[in-house]
Amino acid sequence: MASGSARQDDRQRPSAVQRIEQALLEEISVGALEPGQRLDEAGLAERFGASRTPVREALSRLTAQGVLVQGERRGVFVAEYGREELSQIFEAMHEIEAACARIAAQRLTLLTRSEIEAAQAECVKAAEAGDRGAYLRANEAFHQTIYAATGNPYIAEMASEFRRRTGPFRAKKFATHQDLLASARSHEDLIRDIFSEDSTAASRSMRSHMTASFIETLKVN
Amino acid sequence: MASGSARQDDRQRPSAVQRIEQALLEEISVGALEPGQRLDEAGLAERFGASRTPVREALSRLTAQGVLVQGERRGVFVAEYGREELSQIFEAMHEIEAACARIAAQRLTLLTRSEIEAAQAECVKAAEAGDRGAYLRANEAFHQTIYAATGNPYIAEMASEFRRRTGPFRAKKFATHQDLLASARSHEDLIRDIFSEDSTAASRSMRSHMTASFIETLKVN
DNA sequence: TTTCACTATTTTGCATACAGAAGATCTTGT
DNA sequence: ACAAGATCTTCTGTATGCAAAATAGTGAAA
Repeated sequence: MASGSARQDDRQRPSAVQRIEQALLEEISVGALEPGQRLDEAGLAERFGASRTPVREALSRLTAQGVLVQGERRGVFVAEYGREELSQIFEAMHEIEAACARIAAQRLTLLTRSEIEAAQAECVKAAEAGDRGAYLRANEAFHQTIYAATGNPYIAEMASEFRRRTGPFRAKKFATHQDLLASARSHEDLIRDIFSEDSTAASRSMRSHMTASFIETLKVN
Repeated sequence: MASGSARQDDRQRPSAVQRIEQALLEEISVGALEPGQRLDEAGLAERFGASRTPVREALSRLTAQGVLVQGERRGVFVAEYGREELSQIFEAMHEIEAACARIAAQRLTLLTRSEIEAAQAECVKAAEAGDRGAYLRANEAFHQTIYAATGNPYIAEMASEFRRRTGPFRAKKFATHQDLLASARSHEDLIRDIFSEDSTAASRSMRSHMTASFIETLKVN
């Protein structure tokens, strides 16, 4: 979690460590790196045109955040979860996301409402276009706007951390055009309940959204 | 969160990185390292009889978990939070702990009941002895048993992460013998509600425990 | 053919070195 | 005395080297 953590918003030229960490995070969350895949220090060093030192540090940070895991023997691997573990992780997400929805509903402002709607519009656009990559990004952004609407960066960061960890597993469930459309549609109910400013309804709605997401995820993992 | 993160339970001889990371974590959570204090790579290297490389890696991991923060300019520091930030962090803890209490109440077993009671007995013992260091550790252990009682290591890890981050701030509020006794007593109500197996009551009770803890923390920070 | 021991290879963890950047300190001119 | 510049010091980020551990590979004996 540590994870995770309230991130530094560096305007500076990124160091090699940051570049590598971000790049790996991106690849993992999009599913380009398969769960269980081994990450080779030397190989990554060559790929990123750096030495092993910054690669090592990036890998170490990612393991500290739970995105990667130290292998039984050698090497670090993209975290791979079985059904039991996935269900526990989703249970944790479930709780956090529900809290996010509840708090967001309580604190909704014109600005955050607009941002959520804008993010959802992007989702719909990507889904209708059938652009899977764009939808994955838009969907991430959508959930991020809800986290942001809580006004609490620590809760938001925690939620993001789980989203990153489950990224590769959730990504698999968006296979067809229909999947994208269905996901986008399911956002609508969620939005309605968050915008209702009935925080209990918002929380319940998010729980149901997450449960559905988990069911779909289990089917493909 | 990272992480923080579901930890590897290493039986192996710990590497220098792990030793340093653990030692710093311990010192921070007990309040031996003050928030805002700068951590000097070279100095730590000397202190731990290692070179800067493993120190750097440990610091980087702790930063990734939010326990340390990258300074505006140079160096890394023990995370220092103002009232606004503290309140946000406590709000996040509040949510997680409440969820933990609720889930723990639902899944209570004879084993976890016993462990919670045993941990509480330790708290009482340390509080009556007026041993602040022992109480801090016992109190940590007490909360950990509740997290463990959820049966969900990911939720437990998340809760632990926040506990670590707020360690130095919460530690300050245990100044007198009375403080220890009061804290130990306040556990009793909490335990009663968790053991009642009424998960709503457990959650509510934890919220009230956390609110009280926050109020005390604010007084001394 | 299997298994055990021994050697070769890879990989990890750490130490050390070094260049560039950020501060700190010391001029020097006004 | 003070501002501006110059220089010096310290610190950070990265590269490289090396020893020890882990694995793979090889061959000999049962």
